[in-house]
Amino acid sequence: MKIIEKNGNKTEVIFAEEMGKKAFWHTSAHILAQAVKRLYPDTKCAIGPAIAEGFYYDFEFGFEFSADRFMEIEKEMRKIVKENLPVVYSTMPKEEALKYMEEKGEVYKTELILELPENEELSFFSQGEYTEVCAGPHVTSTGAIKALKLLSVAGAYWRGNEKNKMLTRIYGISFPNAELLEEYVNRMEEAKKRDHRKLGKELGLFTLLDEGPGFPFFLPKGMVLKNLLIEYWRKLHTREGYVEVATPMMLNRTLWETSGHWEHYKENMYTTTIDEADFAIKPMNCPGGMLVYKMEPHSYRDLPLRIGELGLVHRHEKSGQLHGLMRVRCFTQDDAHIFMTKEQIEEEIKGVVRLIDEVYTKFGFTYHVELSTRPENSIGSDKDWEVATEGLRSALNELGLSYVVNEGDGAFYGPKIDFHLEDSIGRTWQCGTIQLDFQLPQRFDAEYTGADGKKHRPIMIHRVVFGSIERFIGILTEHFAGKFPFWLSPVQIKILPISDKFCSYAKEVERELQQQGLRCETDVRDEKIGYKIRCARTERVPYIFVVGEKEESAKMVAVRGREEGDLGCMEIREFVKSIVCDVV
RNA sequence: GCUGCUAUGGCUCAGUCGGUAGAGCGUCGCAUUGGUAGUGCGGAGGUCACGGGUCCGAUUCCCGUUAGCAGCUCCA
Repeated sequence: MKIIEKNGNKTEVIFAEEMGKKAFWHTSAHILAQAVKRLYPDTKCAIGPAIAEGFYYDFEFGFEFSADRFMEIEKEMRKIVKENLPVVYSTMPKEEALKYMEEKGEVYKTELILELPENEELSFFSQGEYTEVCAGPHVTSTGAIKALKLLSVAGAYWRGNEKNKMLTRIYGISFPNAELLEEYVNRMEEAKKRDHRKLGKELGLFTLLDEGPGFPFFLPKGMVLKNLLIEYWRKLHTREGYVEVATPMMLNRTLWETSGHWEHYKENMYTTTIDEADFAIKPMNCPGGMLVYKMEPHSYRDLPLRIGELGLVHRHEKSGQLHGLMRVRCFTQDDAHIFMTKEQIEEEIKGVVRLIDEVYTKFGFTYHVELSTRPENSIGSDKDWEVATEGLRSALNELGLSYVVNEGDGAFYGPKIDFHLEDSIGRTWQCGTIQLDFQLPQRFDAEYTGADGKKHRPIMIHRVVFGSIERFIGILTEHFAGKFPFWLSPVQIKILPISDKFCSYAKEVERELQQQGLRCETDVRDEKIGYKIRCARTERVPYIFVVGEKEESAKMVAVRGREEGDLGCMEIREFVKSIVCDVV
């Protein structure tokens, strides 16, 4: 496969290379636009890039577009592929390019061209009658796109800005052969099977009801999972020198005015009136945490002070944002606020980064890190920002973590590090975050007495490891496809008597396992053993014990492991010894 | 919130070109006492999300609301 780059050079690549895929999908996007222009000539084209997997193109249709038209467009796209049009590279001066696109009525292209520097020579790629200003790369001919499929249609704001017009975005995927396309479709179907919303229902972890959109109900098994995570979290934080507090769910307006939330975050807050005074349910734990800090005077000897809180927060997220447990309106943050001196920033950040890494590694997650720096309308001095951002940066560097920098994407009160985890279909979710805050200590007039006997302002960190326990459970469920590690499984062992004659022995086994601190259930239903096994497997329990005549007489159990398969007959004590339960 | 789509028994889904609905699984009852993916027979269970409109008649068509799905924007 040959591709053409922006300078017109032709390079030999294969589809498996990133450059190859980018060119392949980029040309596919152009084919989509070409087909759309052929079928609906009045359509205006905006942009159409290759993405991580596939491509999209944004259009402004003169009519209401829906996915019903996919067949028709795909057909035209295949025609363009069959025509095997050579992709031709050319350049045009800015003025000429502008005129060309204006004549065609392509207002979005015109807008983009206008922003380019004067006297710039613009690169163009053409295929047949279709020409587009574009930086490439592209494959050399439309004939390379042997298999293609349009996936979905959705709205997308022009240039990603909510205030702009909403365009119609069409997503698609394409491959050099039909087998790869089929593989992709199968993979997506497999991924859907591990969707935490589906598994959450099947495994009885949680539910979302119309009565509380975005407010999840945790069911008994989900609650076991949640409590185990909390237990793990507490052990870890005790080890790391954190103390734990709980601040009230609801606090009065004055507090939120002091913190700035009443002014900046009111749309997202649930408020009410008590005895004629305004109150708000907390959307964040920090103001309460500040009050705890201010309870008593602090010495520099007390710092760093690490105060943890598993805080249940409520935020009125926009309806279109809700997504299973990943995005809810009420969630538990595994929050902590660290109060410290400037000199302690780097060491503290490193401690938190290490802690987050330890937790994510324990679950086998791969994650990526983003460092967000000072935004335009920020508060605090240049020096503060410099010290803080450098503290974050050097902590990351020293730990050898790779990260992307989001210039100007920090909070207005300080820079931050975000940790992102992937769900089953590759969407990423922010989980852990470490944020430096100059604003709150100032607003609340927090201070400590230094070695010099003078009052100083502490630096404050907000940090979460799981992020939200709800989101983390969502990610965990998808990551393990419901097959949670032994220590996290709501039911670790399912005991299946062959018939009701052996129910009393099964109960005996159950009692013994419970005494060993294991979580088990017995299936006493009057069903055949094959059926019970099938059910237990659907529940994804790590171990199944079958007990019948043979087992009862030998005081043993027939063990079947979720991963290991048939493990044969063994005594319970022998089984308990064989399992690895790696908590903390 | 925005764009598009969707809403039928506990679950998964058929169906009605407008004449008040069906399957499989699950559930309940009876029989079956079973050894690693589904024993047989019988029963119960739905004002087809909600509110309007059109029509002799709406679950089906139209409008609105609510909730969900994909994406955008925003975020843990």
